[in-house]
Amino acid sequence: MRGTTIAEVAAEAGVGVGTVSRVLNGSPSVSEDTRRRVLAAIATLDYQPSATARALSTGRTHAVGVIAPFFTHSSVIERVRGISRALAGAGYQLILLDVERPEQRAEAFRSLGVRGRIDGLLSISLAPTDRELRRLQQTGVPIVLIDRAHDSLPSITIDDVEGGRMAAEHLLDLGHRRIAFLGDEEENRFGFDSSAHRREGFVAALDAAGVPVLPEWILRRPHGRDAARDAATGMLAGTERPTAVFASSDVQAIGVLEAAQAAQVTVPEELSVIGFDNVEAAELTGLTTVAQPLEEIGALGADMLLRALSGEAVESRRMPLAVVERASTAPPVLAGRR
Amino acid sequence: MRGTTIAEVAAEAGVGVGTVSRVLNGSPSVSEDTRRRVLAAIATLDYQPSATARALSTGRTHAVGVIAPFFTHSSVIERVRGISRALAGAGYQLILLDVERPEQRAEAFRSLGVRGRIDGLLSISLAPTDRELRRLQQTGVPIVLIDRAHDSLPSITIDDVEGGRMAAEHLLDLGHRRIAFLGDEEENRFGFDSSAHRREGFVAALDAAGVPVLPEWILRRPHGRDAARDAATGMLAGTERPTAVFASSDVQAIGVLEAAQAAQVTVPEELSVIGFDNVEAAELTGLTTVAQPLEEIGALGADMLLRALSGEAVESRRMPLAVVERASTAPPVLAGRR
DNA sequence: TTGAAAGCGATACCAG
DNA sequence: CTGGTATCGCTTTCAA
Repeated sequence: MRGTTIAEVAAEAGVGVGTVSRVLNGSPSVSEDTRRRVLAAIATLDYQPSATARALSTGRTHAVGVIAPFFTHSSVIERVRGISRALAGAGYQLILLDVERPEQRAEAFRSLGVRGRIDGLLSISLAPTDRELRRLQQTGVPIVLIDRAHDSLPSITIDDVEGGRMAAEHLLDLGHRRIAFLGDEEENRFGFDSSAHRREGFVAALDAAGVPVLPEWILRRPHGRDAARDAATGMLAGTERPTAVFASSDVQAIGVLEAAQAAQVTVPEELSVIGFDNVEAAELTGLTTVAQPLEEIGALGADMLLRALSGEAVESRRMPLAVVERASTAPPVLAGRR
Repeated sequence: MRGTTIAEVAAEAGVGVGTVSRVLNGSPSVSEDTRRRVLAAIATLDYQPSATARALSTGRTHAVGVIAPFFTHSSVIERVRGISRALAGAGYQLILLDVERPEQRAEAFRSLGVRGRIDGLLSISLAPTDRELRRLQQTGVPIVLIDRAHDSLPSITIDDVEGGRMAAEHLLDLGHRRIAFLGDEEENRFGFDSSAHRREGFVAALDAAGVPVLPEWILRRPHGRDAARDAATGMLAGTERPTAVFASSDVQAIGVLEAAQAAQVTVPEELSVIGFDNVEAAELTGLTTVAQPLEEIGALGADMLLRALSGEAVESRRMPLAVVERASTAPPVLAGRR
């Protein structure tokens, strides 16, 4: 790390370091003449200020940490993309922490807790424990939660219960009465609870419509296409088969689509499938889904953090959902009655 | 940024700051007794050292910059994932720079050129200009290129020409003689050249086999599923239709699959399609493809950089390719001759 | 083994 | 408007 320093620039320009710093930071109190001389010196020496030194001196790193569990999941990617856009636009760097295993969760919060690494923290789907939170607050790092609510932290979320309800109502409106649910395991070491909430809204809507909810048609599996496909395969092999399935994520819905295809069950004639999220793959597979504005959520979350960074008080926000109809849902054919 | 400082810990433990620092860094020359006292003080004060101060003092940030163009493309994601894994394992932070537009390319290299931000740089598919390179080298930041070769920089690449050849040979072996190519525009402002190389290998293999290469069946379009679908739609509507298509990326191959479906052209009976990369969506759609080990490439690239960081000389590497056969390719039905 | 002090490279206050 | 200097929080000699 040789690199030219501000002192060398000052010497070259024949001024004090303070003056160079002022030029660097666009202070108005520098004579036009001096400014030009300093700028010239900077150019000849090809000088670039040290971000570290500046950070130590100002107490701001201009970096934001982003905790992203299952970073390769499209829903996460799309949110990170929004974050990246907003951050870059504001001149902040994005420090990415991928969390795949529960141990990494703690590690991520710890490593970012280190003072002086980041100015703020964005956490996707994951909340800090009270202890971690205390530590983070102690270092004065503002936090904004994305896709996760919290008592004392601002967050940007969707109403998962309502989303589940919307999915159920879409199917009910089409005339379905034999509807299954396929979601994540609700006991998970990350504390994810979206799937459980979506299930609640879904069940509540069926109940309200007087449609029976069969326990064997409420499936909970580890998140992923394969597990979803296997579960759906089993369900489609039964004598009593649902006419529609609500999967609590697009990834799982695609697993259901695969199972249907393998079992020669036509979609949407014999089976309607609705997912959740509206990731790119949903469009690719023609999947009807409850859409949440993923990228926008990321961008808004970053904006909220940036505002918190500049001292503003920020309020939690809730983003709207909408059913996007594609080719995977239709009225039931009622094969059973034929 | 209040936070406890090393001085307070030293006071609490009744030792000098130097000693605390030694304990922090596991120096052997600290008596067991002193070490315990310091550790106790650290615990009571819940002290966390400042990463910035440490970085300024040691000249190492323990952060690596990753330039990722089109970060949402699965091929990039999968590589970033490998990078993230390798970096986290080594205690390095990953600073992500998404580049979507050509202007951002320069901006990315510039912002990371700032001294003191990162210890090393990983660039995916993008190479620095000579000028940018000089600047980066001047600050002593080692660089490793992923998916891009360079005269004076270590890189980890695949042989795109060979990959194109493999795709062609797979189709030739199946008996196809009427084969089209669909790839990226070769004049692009990022200087991406994989698609061009894949095309070269493809054409060379056809030439070698004495199979005619029709200019109207060499399609170059902006990268993306939609453009690929549109191009394929046009081609499939022609009177003379190919029996097979090699798309230079899985994303484009999927566009071709969609066009075929819309045009009622059955795959693989009436049209074989082979892609490139083997991203997750290829498996999802049953696409035959030339596979490159994306995640592994990312991880190895990060390893190379880490080694360079520790002063080792690193050699460029080239990773192997393999055709993964799925459901989208088969011998031609030769409908034309019937 | 340990304390004291000199950097690391900026910013920002205080005089002038 | 500008120069000098203390300061940020740590690491790393240098003596003791």
